[in-house]
Amino acid sequence: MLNNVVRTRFAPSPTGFMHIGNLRTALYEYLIAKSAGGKFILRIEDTDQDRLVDGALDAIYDTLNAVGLRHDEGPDIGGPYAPYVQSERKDDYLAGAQRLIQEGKAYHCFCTTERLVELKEAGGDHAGYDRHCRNLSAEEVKDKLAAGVPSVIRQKMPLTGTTTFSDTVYGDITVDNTELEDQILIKSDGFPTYNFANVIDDHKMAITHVVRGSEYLSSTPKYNLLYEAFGYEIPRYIHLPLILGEDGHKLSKRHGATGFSDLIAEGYLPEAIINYIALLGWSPTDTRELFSLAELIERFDVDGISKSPAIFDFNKLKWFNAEYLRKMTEDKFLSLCLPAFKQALPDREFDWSLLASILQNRLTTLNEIPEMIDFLKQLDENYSIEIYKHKKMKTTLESSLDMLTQILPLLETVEEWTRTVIHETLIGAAVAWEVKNGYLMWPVRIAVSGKSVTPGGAVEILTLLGKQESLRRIEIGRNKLMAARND
RNA sequence: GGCCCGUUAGUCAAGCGGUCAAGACAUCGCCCUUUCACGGCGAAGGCAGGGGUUCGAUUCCCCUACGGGUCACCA
Repeated sequence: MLNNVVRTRFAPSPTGFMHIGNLRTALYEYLIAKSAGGKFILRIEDTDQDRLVDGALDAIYDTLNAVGLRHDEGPDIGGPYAPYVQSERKDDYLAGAQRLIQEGKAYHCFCTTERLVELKEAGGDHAGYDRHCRNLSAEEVKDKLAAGVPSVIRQKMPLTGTTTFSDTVYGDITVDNTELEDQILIKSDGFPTYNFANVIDDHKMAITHVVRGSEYLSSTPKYNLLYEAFGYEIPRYIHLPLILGEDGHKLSKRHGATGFSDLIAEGYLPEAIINYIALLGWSPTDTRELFSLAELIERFDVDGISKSPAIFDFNKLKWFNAEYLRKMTEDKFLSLCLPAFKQALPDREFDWSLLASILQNRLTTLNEIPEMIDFLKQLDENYSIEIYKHKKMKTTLESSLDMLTQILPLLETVEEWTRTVIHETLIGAAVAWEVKNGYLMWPVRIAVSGKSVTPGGAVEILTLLGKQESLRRIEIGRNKLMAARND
């Protein structure tokens, strides 16, 4: 009945914060399931009790929620295969391991950590376990167990031959069994290792597609051997190419903000992040790049997954972010900006929607707002008058002083200080004086902003500042220019 | 070091034997324009190298180089 339903799972361990690589894996798992009308399951892999980190679980839920990856089953919402937390399924693993022991496919190993370390040192850096306990006699095992000697359970790997598995992305991969160590199934603390718990759970939870990063490619033969030992059906493997930092190494902290929450803190939008990482390792059949999550579900296809690793490029992310900012409705954009506006300009009321409108296609991230609008709060009177000179506008210190002196009385007569009236006044003046718009606008904008580059033009800035403040700033500019002339 | 995987411009990436080798980001130029940005147009830039196979290789095979991953009582 459920045989044809695609089931994927995102199985993070709560040992840190949500990394971009993990998120991308979760995204693809989600897309693979949803594009086939299947189920996306969340399972928490907390078998390493020493590495649990407070808050890590919340980060997982918060991130999935923020980007809209809704799971169909999971610890918080339950499901037909509950529980979805590995520490609550310990009995399953132990029972499985016992069964393998009984069938002669696994064994107790009493080797101490010290012995293992010595082995490694003696045999060079890359020596594996020597299978010392593989052939202990039944009595010996019984005695040690009875005496309470700590032990782990290891799987007996075949000593000869090869193991082949098939990956949807990478094709058939074969390794010599001699490469495979007798892997630990159950640790001495009674918890299962990752590999073992994974196989048991994926089978019991009827996972059909095992999707994960390609760093697991080399441990996949071990999975197959486990599935075979149990007689379980082998799931479809889909390994994903890694995401690397700009230096070509696996993405990590030293590459800057690569945690989901870091990116959010830097002003990136969840939709932009999702859109970008969807394209890191996958491409559609056409040249389209902008996709909502729903559109990704529609278009996603495992055929488009690539094999080679991708370098995380902040430039491209920035472009996506700017695109999302620009195509947002004005209201949505305003509501996103408002907190930053009010924080940057605390004392006065501005025309917030006008401010938002001049910022909307100039922003890359929300975090750029403060520095872009700080001049509205206060004029830095120490700006250099050199910026009044502009070659293309043909403005000079003299012409600027002239324009400012002439426009001041005109602006004083403006009763209704609105964008339209200000615009008419300025343009009207330029026409009347037979000068190009920029010849007048440039010095006015410089005077009211003190900056050579501003979001918006003279008209917008005057409108935002209000009559009194605008005239005050123009007056200041005029005085600066006059003082310079008299030197 | 062994094993595994990969290699098209600075980056993402299409290509699945015959193409002037798409497209996007970044870069540069021009246009638009009261600065910047947006938008429009354009430029520069690539099949890692060497052998095969083939009438013909970016595409298939081998070798080399480079890059990455993995070799835990971590996931």
